[in-house]
Amino acid sequence: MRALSTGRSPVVGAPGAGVPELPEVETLRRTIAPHVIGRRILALDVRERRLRRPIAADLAARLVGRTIVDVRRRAKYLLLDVGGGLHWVIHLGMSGRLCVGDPPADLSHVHVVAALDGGGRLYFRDPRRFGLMLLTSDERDLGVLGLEPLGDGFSPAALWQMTRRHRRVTVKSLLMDQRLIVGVGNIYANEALFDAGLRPGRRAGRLSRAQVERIVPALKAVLHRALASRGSSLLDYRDADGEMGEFQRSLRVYERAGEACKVCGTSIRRTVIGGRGTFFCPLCQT
DNA sequence: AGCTCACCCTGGACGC
DNA sequence: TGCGTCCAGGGTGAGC
Repeated sequence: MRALSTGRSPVVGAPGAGVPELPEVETLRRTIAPHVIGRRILALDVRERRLRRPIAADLAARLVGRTIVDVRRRAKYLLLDVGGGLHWVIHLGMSGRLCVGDPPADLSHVHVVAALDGGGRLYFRDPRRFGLMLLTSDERDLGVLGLEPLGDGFSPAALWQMTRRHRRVTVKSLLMDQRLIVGVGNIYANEALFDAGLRPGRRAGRLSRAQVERIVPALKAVLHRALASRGSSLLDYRDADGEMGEFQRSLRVYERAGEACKVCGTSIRRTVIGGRGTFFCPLCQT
């Protein structure tokens, strides 16, 4: 992903760095929607089927000729509705990127290219191939998906109920469990718990109601902040790798082990929970 | 029930 | 310079 220079069609896509979580996928949805809605899929070139699950052999045959009528997001999935109740589902995994317009600067690992009427092209690039692409008429194929954290359903009372039903899980694992709450990955779970002043390794069932309840606004706020910075920096970015800059600077704990807490100056600690890097301030978080 | 770990995969960081 | 090794991580599934 790189600066646009040819002055042809606009280049939009996910940031060049970072693992896509809710804000990244939602930003992607907002930015590609105007370029693909109403467009007919003229051709689909599947160059590499071996993603997390192999791309079905008949994907191209089933998609070509259909028109993209809407672009939605559910959890970290992007759903391109192609009529007839069919959803073209794309998950970016951890290195997946989607862009419309000019091809990505680096054409390696471009696994799928869709040609749209009007001359636009949609590129799916995913070096690590942890992504997913399928066509389904049943959203239940995506598995059990929990509450959207920015929705009204994700309330203090709802989170409290989750902690009653899953008392022994760590609060970080609970926030990242897609069956309970969707779209929250490692970065935002760490950041939200910092903002809530709670250690990631705390057992969900041992938190007070007040502690549980302050996670909700903390998580919503960090997601909104990320959404705002991504939204503002994506559409007209010019630097080779400047898109992530703004949000990375605002991270309080993630990937900051050994650095000073921005609130109290204490050295940020790193542990591992569920096999994922976990960061917290030993003073601000209790 | 819920933990840890392995797996899928590659680029980047690091050590020699 | 260049090669080998390690690591990250979303989602899923196995085993404890």
